Amino acid sequence: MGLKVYNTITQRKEEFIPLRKGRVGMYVCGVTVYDLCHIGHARSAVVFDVIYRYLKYKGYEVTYVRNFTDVDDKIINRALQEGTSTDEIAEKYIQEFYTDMGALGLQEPTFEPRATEHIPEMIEMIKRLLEKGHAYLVGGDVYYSVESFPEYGKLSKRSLDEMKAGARVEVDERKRNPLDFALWKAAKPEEPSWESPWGRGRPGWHIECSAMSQKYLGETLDIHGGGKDLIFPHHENEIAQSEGATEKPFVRYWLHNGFVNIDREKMSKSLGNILTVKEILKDYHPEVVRLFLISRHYRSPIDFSRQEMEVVRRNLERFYQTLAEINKILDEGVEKIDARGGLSPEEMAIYRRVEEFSHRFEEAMDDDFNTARALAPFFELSRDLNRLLQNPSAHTPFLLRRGRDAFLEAGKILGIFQEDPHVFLEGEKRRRAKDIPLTQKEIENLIKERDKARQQKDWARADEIRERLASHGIVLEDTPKGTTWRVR
RNA sequence: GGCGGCGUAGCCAAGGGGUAAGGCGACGGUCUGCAAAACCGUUAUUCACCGGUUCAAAUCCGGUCGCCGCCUCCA
Repeated sequence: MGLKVYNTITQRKEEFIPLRKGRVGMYVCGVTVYDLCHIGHARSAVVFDVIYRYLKYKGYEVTYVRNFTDVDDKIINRALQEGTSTDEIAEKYIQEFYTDMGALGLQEPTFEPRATEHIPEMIEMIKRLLEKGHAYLVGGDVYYSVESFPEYGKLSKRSLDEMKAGARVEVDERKRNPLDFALWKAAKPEEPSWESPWGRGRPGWHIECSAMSQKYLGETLDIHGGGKDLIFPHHENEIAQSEGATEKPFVRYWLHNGFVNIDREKMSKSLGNILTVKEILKDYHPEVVRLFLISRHYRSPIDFSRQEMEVVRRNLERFYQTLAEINKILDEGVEKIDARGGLSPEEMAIYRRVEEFSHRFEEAMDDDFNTARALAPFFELSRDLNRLLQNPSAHTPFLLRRGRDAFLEAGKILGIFQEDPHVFLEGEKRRRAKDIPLTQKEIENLIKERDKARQQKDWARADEIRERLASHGIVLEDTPKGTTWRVR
């Protein structure tokens, strides 16, 4: 099966063919470390984490690079506000990034370069751009001349004329074209700066990605990703810099993820509705967050709301419940039957669907990483497996094992079902029980009391206790093995 | 103004020339003392609207309406 990806620059889905057979070089714009990560950062990170995992699953040897922008106006401002150094601000938020993204279960990229550690590479590239006439010096600043690159605008589909016409850019008389952007900024007092052939200064924002991607992945990348908002100007400028310097194609496939809205509004500082990863993780298990983020196609906008998160949470718990039941059966050491013969028609149908599961999953993922579509087989398979659990036969363990393996293998690519089901369910129970004004002990005593009532067929008393617990959101489940409780 | 995208059941959401995945909810059923969970069944003759192309359109083309993003730092 062949992977197809939507390429922003051609605006269509294309067959994915890396430059070198069997190898993929992927660069994703990381974060500027001046504040905590929000759900939007999480989406980008999770989306490309899934893409990274899937490419490896497909057998590619993937070199994945995700950068940290650790020198920037925003960091400088933040440091000024807090009366500390830019290094401290950057270091602090890099650590926060690792804490948050680690919690979300992101796999580590191959390289995580920091801008400040690649100043010489950037200076080298700027030199080449000056030599080739793509850049010019004004005082201690170096600007990229967009007019020197005839293809400028090819990614974001705009022409220089159009942009000039609608320009809302501040006019800097020293620039040849208002859209020219800084490659190097002359040092100002109190700002971090480095020596360069043009005097002390610091790099512009866009040059770091061109320099670092080239260092770790070569002149042509297979995949370059980031949020949709980076298409212009950031990625457009990267193309101008990289192709201007190397005269080689910069990127084969441009991938851009959509935004996260909060209750149908754009997330923004002015609206004050920035939702940080930390805040979300207080209320939801990381896998709930992941499942939520992949429940829509990565290019579409996704709307965050508590209601939707609850739906996702219940879905995840349901899956884990099924897995827990399966483990219970298999751990009981039931006789292993691997023979296919003798399956009932019903079992045979389930067997076929288990076998088809991985194909359906892969087919969906091959279609531009369509995780939303790839989730459907999970729901269908879990229903099949639950049916097996209800009507066991000699073949059940064999089918359950096959089903669970398929489930977990695909889950691994999405980064879900990575916990022990029992541990997960107990953890969720505890998390949700925290807000209940009853102790575990009190709940269990009430259940014991209800059991006595039930034995005496005192249904009124039994139901009274159930009602009382229900008023706290506690749901009782009577099973042949006793009564269990969970939080709604 | 320019560029891009979206409008699919009560809600969320795939699909994007061959006759509507999946989830939530609702309703009916199995199970249960009653429930819950799980399972079974029902829930879009139709994909914003109007034209056109085609044997065939939710899917392609043109137009209309509505919503959103980017064009300035932004995932």
